[in-house]
Amino acid sequence: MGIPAAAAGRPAGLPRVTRQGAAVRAALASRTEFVSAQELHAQLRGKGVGVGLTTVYRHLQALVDSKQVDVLQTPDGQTVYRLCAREEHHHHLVCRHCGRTVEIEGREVERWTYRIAEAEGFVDVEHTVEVFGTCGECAARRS
Amino acid sequence: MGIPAAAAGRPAGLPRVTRQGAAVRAALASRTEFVSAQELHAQLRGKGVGVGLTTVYRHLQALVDSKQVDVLQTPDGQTVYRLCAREEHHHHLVCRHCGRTVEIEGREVERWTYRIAEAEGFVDVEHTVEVFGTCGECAARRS
DNA sequence: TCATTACTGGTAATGGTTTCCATTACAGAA
DNA sequence: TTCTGTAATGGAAACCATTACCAGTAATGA
Repeated sequence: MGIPAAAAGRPAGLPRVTRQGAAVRAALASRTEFVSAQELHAQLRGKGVGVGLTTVYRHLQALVDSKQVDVLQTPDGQTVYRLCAREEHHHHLVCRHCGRTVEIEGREVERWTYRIAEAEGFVDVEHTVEVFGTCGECAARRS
Repeated sequence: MGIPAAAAGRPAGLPRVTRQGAAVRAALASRTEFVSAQELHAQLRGKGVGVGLTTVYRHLQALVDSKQVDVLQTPDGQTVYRLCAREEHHHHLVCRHCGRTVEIEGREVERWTYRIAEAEGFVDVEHTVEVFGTCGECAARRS
């Protein structure tokens, strides 16, 4: 073996498989809405799964870094996470009451962003596009 | 006098004019980029204007509530404020390095948002659309 | 099994924002 | 102008989500 595994460490990039990591991922998979790290932690604790809050944050961050999870900030400034179905770039339509989330795509928005940015001489552009509203069910319930 | 002014208080809605309020507004007017409450506070203190941080937050919030100031969260979660030129609904193209800000309007985005939301049965919709990038000057400087 | 070292998680520290509350000072009334 | 009620102020303390520390634990390759 040319490379001393011990010295080189893990094949660089592949994290170890741990009970906690799986738990966090599973908890996230069980929810279709965006949830905060704290909520997820509480959910796990509630089910008797011992996981530290620090660890929950770490795994969520790792999932975000590896593009497996989407993050966004709610209007009130909370950071929430979600395991999205589609891989490609997309946005979200989120119910501000029940958190129900619909993944949406917006070719037009992408084009618009690109065009505007170019016109103003901006490069390396990224955009934040999130839509919040009240879903039909919640609207009916609160009518 | 039918209504006892003392009991009724100010004509309801009109805030008192104070040195601090004017200072915060002036400080904000002196900047064309989005700035945080802390930055504004430091700027005022630096110029020898005695204003408490609490007061800065209060005035900024009041200005936001009265739609005179725009707020947004930077990608790293900081809340920043800006006194915008146009009254109407608009968005921003912000340089992530120097903070230079361009007000942009997006009829297409508005339409898109509305259409999508309606199709999914969402009502009372609001959207967050902010574009971050590197402006031409900063791009040149860092090339 | 063993050694290596990444992972874990309780606690403490951060840092931006808000709350408290005693003090100050606008602004209408007299 | 002076008086008064009360909104505005601001330092300190409280909040709270997130991060840093670091000693103990456990996953993995040999």
